[in-house]
Amino acid sequence: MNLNKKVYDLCKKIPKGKLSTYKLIAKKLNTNAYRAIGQILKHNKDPIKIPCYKIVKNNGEISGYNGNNRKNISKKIKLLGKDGIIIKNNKVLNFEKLLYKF
DNA sequence: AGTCGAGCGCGCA
DNA sequence: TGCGCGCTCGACT
Repeated sequence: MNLNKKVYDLCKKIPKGKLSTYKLIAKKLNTNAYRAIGQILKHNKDPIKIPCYKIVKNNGEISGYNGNNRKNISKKIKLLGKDGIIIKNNKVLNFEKLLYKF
């Protein structure tokens, strides 16, 4: 099973209003390929179905989104907001509480 | 303390 | 075939 598929699967498992981190996912998948996950999400085939915006850095900070530019990040923040996740200064409020631990 | 480099796995040239 | 990346951590200064 390819890593990317696993990542997608986990992403889809994240409940509404929750989020997760690269590292956590990697760990859950028994791999150390944090970077690969970023790469996968960047090139994910279903950005709509796969809530990749729910994946943030390990410290709760927001990173890039599809375009890897600031504008998309804003969009990402908006999307997160729709799910009830508040972003302040590129960081997730109550990150630890919203963190989905699979 | 802050900075730097390495390393995983996959995608693209 | 080789390099870069939505990252993270450990080692060195």
